[in-house]
Amino acid sequence: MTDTRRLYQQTADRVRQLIAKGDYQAGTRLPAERELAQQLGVSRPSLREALIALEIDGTIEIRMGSGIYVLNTAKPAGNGRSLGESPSELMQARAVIESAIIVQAAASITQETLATLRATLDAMADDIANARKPIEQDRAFHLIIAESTGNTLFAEIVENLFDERHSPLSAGIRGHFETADSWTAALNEHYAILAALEARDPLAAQAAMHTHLTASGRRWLEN
Amino acid sequence: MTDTRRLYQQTADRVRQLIAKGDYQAGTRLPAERELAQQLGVSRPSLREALIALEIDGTIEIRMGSGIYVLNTAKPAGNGRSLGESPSELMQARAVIESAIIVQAAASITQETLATLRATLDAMADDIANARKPIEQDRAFHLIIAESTGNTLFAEIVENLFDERHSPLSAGIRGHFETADSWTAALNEHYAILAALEARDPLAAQAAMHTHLTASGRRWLEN
DNA sequence: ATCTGCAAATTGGCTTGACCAAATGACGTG
DNA sequence: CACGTCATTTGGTCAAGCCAATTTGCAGAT
Repeated sequence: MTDTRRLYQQTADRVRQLIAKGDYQAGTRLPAERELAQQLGVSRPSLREALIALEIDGTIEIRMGSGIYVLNTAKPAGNGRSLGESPSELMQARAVIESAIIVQAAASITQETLATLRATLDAMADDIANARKPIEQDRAFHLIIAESTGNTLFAEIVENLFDERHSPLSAGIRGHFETADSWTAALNEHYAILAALEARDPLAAQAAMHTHLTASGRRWLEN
Repeated sequence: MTDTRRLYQQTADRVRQLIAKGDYQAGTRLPAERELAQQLGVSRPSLREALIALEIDGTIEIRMGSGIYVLNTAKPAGNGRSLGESPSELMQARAVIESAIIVQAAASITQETLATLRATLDAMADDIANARKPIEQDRAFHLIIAESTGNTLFAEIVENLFDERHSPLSAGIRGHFETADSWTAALNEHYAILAALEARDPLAAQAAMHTHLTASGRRWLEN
């Protein structure tokens, strides 16, 4: 199958491969344009188009009169974020970050969102009463608060941190945290957070969130 | 003030302006390369380089043998906050989260780490003096602070958010942020952050970090 | 009148060659 | 050894031309 893409795209990929293969380490210089073009079998304008693409995506840096330099080669894709080491680290991170986020949320949260949060907690209470694990409600509660800021990055971060607890790594420890008493305590802390939001009190919400996640981490570890 | 950026960047901006001004609506065709080049007073290869930059950032679509078509004119309508990942969202997220993290860092940071931070800023000043972009130093500064908390999750989050700015999505906007004045302002803000850390004043550090990232976002946008 | 098909015109894709400008490095001078 | 000068290296840009994909228009057939 012949590559039908534009030449500059094919050429940019070939240069990326040269860098990935280790022929040119980060910080080092690539061959001069004329030489590199000949080496790759393309004209200089076509190579220049490829270099512009690579410059835009941050692979290289072009310095006039000096040369073409390889930039930070290691940049894992934004998706496969492997977050998390220990449970205590994870819960500390959630406590600090979600406390900061809820301050933003408290300022602008709508009545509609508050109603959704209350419904989520009521569903959580129902789950607990019926001996079901209210993990989805727990997740939704934290996520809705982050989303209410209007900043999708907050939601993404909270989501990643939450889901980290249910990764294979954490799975072994899980199971202790699932007593009815633990969930009831968590539920009450959630209601306290909601109350602070309904009062539109950012500092109270921040404190309530911090208390909840710190206590949650302690429950997770102590059993 | 003469624009010293590469011609393709200037040209790309001029074409963006033509589109933004409404001369060419979404879905319509731009003039042919030869004609557009003459109209803008640049050579065809230079215009082609600009078009590749615009193609990468999704402003236009180039169809071989057919023409150059304007893509999504879609502008975020938000009254200050735009939906979807945007520079303003990114910098807001960094301001909130890194401000929260530095509070943790200020409590336990060591003299050794403070020395490393100072060395990083000195290297940054050197880069600026030599007209080089101190992106690596900027990145290191923020990362070292996050790492000094001892919680690897903080470091990972800060790293991911920082690198987000250099993703292909944001790349089209980059280049404005590269004046010596901007970097000098950023450097001074960094020194202010360091001073607060050296004083072991968590609240001052928090304020300085928030100020820095807010101002940085403004510089990035206003260009 | 409409449809079909092919050829010319249009338009992007790519190359060659050349010259300019910035950065670098070697060399000679103090 | 320090410093300034100048040739070399390297990226920046332009000009002209040919090739390939697409579109357009017109002639011929239905």
